[in-house]
Amino acid sequence: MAKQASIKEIAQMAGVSPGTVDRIIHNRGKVSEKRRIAVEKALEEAGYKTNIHTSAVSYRKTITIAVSCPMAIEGGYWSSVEKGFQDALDEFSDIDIRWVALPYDQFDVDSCNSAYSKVLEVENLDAVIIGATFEEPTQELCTKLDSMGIPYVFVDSSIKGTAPWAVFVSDQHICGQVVGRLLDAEESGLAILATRRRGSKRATNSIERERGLLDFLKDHGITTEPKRCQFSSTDITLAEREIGDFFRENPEIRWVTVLNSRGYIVADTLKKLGRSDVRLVCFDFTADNRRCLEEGSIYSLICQRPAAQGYNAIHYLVEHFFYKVGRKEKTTTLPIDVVFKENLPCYRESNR
Amino acid sequence: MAKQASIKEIAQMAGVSPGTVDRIIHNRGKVSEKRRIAVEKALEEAGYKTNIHTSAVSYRKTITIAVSCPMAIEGGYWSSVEKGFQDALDEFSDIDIRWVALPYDQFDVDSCNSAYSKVLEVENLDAVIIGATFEEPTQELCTKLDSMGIPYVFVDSSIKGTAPWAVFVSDQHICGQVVGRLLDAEESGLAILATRRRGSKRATNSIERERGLLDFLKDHGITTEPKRCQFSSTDITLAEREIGDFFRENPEIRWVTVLNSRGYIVADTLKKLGRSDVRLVCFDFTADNRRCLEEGSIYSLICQRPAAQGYNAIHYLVEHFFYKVGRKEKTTTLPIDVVFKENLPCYRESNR
DNA sequence: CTGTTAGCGCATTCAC
DNA sequence: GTGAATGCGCTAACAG
Repeated sequence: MAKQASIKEIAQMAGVSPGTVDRIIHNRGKVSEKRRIAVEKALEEAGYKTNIHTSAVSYRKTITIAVSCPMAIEGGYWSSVEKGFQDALDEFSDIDIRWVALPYDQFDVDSCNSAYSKVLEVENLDAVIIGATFEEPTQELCTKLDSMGIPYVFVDSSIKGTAPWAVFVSDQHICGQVVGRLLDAEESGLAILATRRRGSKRATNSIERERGLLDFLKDHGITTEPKRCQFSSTDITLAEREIGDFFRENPEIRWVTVLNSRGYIVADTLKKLGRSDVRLVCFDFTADNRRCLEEGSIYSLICQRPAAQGYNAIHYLVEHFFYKVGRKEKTTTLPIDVVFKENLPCYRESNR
Repeated sequence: MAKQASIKEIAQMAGVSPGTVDRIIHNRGKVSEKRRIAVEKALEEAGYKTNIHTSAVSYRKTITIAVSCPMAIEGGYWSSVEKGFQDALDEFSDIDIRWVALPYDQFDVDSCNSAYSKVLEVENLDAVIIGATFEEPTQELCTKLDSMGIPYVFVDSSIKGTAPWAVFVSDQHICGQVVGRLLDAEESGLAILATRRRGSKRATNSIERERGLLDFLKDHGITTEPKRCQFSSTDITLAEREIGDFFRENPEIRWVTVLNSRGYIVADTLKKLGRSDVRLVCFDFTADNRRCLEEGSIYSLICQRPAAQGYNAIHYLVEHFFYKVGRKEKTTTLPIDVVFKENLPCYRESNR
């Protein structure tokens, strides 16, 4: 535990005043080459690291962060992300962060466009956190932020053709492979059920998951194409009819996955149909899915770490502002957890 | 983001000086009843919370923490715990923590006794972190620490008859149930392989895991007692002979678990024997186990979060010292992760 | 360009 | 008992 050197100590080592050291650390004002070299040597030798917290006290700048993510539903995926934001803000409560939330409806591209345009109007904007759903609007937003020199980070998914400062996601291809592992399906009898997305094309995360699953099947000698079915994510009565029809028409189905967080709809339908012989693997640690896991209508949940994504996004930005490091793209791929009925209890509250 | 109130602001609200507020917050010196009430009201209203970091700057006390855990082996369980310690110490590098490491050999009770007696000799000891293996020596140590009024916290396992300030563990009974879930064994053909422990009795964690597994089997209608086999954890040649003999004598065995971190020994032996038809479920994210998972000789690993245990232990103690809250036993039960070959890559480095 | 000074939130020490 | 003064690491504003 070598004690951290202070600016004052660095100044002594380099034979200059603390003010000069500060100027060099933060690249502000002009410093003679001679002193710059002496100070940089001292910083290096001492392994100097800014004390973020005392720095924040003196700095007294308000950091403005805008965040545009899908609206959180109680117990849903995005409310976990928000919990991560909240945890980080609590931990950095000594830093003055202005938090501008601009959520949008993930099923409505207009709502997204409107939220994004509000992002650009935020006064004194320092950074943006984006939970993207729609590709083109996000690309447009990012281009504008690039030209304004405002850093942005992605949570949950990354959008191609953009230049984020950091990205916090899970590997969706691996998610799909894990589905294959957990289903442990035989040659025929596998089905992929998906929600119908209104208008806009399918979410990129689901597409990548499906690729992962298909790759797994190929690697394990299963060549029969999985059966497919779409169901409504909004009209539950309709969904139940669609799902019910599918299982009646395909009585051989024994292994099923839903590649987004709406698996509980299938689980509840299968339960009503009395089909406990179907193994169902679903995604995300949402309240509805947990209930089904508990009841036994879902076999297993594959979970990302939404709270960790949110927490890390803020942590990254705070470090960035105080250490004033330049842009250096950082992608953090978070773990993918497998949750069964048995280990469900120990995941409560701790999904960081 | 309601800005945190400062001591100065609290003082103004209560019509006193900052010094008086400080005296009340830290319960030092005498304060008149009238002012105490006024200040406490103001603290309450403002939701005042000490800024740990600026507090640490002024406080300038060195916190001495002794830690006695089993010696870490590169890539092993306890080296993950140490990584968690290191992460926390880095995060709190602005706080002056004196770190006294007193590791012991987990297979040697004398070494443990000797480490524990050194703990008691540490000058200015403020707190102790204990990774316990042996019951009685730990109870003795804790009794002494109790009488000295020194707080201690447990990581990895808790010892009965002690009064820790906090405990950071996983639920071992759940671990055992998850073994059952993953094995998915049939009526007969299940075996539990265990390492022979020299002298001292079996680790409490394994005992609880076994109970969990047996409960799972009972709940799922499997009544045949699992077969058992012991093998050496130190002499690999001997271990391979013991394991080989067992499988020759019990050719029906198809589902196997090792309830501590030495599963790789069984995996390597089965691989040599060409027995790829045995499903092996093991414990802990160690380098050897990861290799076997990668190779396919282990089906699945059940992992605790050793790094999170270490990190949280220090985090707890630091908060305790700066918020100066009284003893209020806190048990944190960390998640239990299930790792397959597929999701192994995304667990690297991030096991907090 | 560079050193000095003041002030942030906090804990401590010293008059009164 | 209590307020004022000092110092911690840091940043910013000011004076040469």
